[in-house]
Amino acid sequence: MTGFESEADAGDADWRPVARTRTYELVIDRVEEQIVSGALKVGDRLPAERDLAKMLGVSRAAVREAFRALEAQGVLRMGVGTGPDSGTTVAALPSQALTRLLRLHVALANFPVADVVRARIMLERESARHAATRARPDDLHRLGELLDEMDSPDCDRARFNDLDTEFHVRIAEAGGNRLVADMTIAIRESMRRPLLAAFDALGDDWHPIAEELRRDHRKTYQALRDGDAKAAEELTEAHIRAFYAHGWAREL
Amino acid sequence: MTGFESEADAGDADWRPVARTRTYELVIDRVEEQIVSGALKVGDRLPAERDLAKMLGVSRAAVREAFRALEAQGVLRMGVGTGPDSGTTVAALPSQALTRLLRLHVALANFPVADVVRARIMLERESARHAATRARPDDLHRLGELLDEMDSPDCDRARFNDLDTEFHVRIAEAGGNRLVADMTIAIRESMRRPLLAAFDALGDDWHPIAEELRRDHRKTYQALRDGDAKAAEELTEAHIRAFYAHGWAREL
DNA sequence: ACCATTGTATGGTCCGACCATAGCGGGGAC
DNA sequence: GTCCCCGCTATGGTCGGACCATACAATGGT
Repeated sequence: MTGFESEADAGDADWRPVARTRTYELVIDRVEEQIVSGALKVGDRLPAERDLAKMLGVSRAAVREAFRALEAQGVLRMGVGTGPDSGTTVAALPSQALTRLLRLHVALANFPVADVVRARIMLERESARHAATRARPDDLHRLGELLDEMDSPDCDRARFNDLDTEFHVRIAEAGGNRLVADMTIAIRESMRRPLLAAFDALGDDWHPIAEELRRDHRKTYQALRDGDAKAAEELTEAHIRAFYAHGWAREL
Repeated sequence: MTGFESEADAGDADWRPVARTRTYELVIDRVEEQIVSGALKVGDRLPAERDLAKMLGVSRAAVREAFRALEAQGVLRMGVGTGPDSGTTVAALPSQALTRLLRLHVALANFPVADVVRARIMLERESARHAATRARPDDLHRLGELLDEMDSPDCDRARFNDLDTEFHVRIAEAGGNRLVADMTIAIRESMRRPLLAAFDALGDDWHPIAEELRRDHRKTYQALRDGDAKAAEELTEAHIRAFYAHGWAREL
């Protein structure tokens, strides 16, 4: 009985079922008001839960649920105690929340690996192209350090994975587009752990592959130093494609 | 359930895990366990709050805060009553949550408009290229309908804005990459309201600009029909650039 | 001047009660 | 026999209060 409605409104009613007035949502609205109006800036403290509850005329539980929802979205940060890091404050790093959500998004929606790969290529090509012309000396310097550390013999798989992640993230940030960088970070970061599991599953086959990745990184690094945007783009895409072509995709 | 860690056993210095003993997070972990293990699929109902609290040996408030956080991330959906749509269930559309978060993200981080424009161009070029070869007949048919409705004289600015949004979203979905499409939707959707405000601020200047947008849409549509990926890409980028070149960017 | 104790403000957790909503089912009117 | 009304029940939503845990601040003794 799909589409059957007892209260037939016969046509143009467009009878919007009055949005539920869940109290905690009203609290969320008030908080967002303060943020968008500029009254609350990043790092500012909100009133204590008990006080705000009193001010808004609602229960503390309602305030807590609102805070919890905002915290889950990375908007707020809650801490106990009385110091400067205590109380509920406007969070400084929403990127982390984006990462968390995107990770869940990927897990729940079960995106095809091919889609994720294409998205990575698209994002990182964009970043690499811009990084080739906009990368600052300290960006390049840090990239060089990362490459050297990845060459180090006492660099195990976990460390290599972290360095590899930072290498790509650094390039994304050097690209100068904060939004694109955040999306890149979110995706790369969301795959850090599954990637590590894939590393471990490789056994001794890991070494030659790691060597290949290092070569790719070196070439990309050189292209960035030369300001060769076209090469940086192409090398990045080839690098990512090769990365998944080794059959690791099955591990994801 | 005794899966509880007692006080530090003053021996090995492995005492890393501390401060993250928040009960509601443990509840979140349990729920995510059930989801990733497959025991809970999209649409499934979770136990009633009171029951789950009893089962996990925590208070109902802890369960509620966990649910609230997961709901804020778009993982769960909570509804009252006794029917099939009642109770707490695993949500089906995390895209909406992504949109919400990205909107807040943009507001809080105050991304430069240029960054958002570049991100749009990157995403929609990708979608357009693939849509040119993968768009299905019903996709094209719907796009045609949207174009016709945008031509209609009784199409006001709000309606035009909605149709324009759907036009771009449709192309993104026709591209076949769910992840890219979701990111496109999130960004386009997050700018729907500010864009509408910009429309209204234009006054009578709106009509010639709308006409230009319609022409752009027609050309893109034709490129998609022809399967001309290159043209679709270029037209999309030119369209978006022109879109913001009219000085609307200042309104954002 | 230094350090331990106490104080205080904050979030974290729990309990128990009641309200609001929405489907379900029994019982009466026809 | 059929149909509608009304109360039942399960569910999330809200509330108030109590107590715990934490971390800094103020105090006071040495």
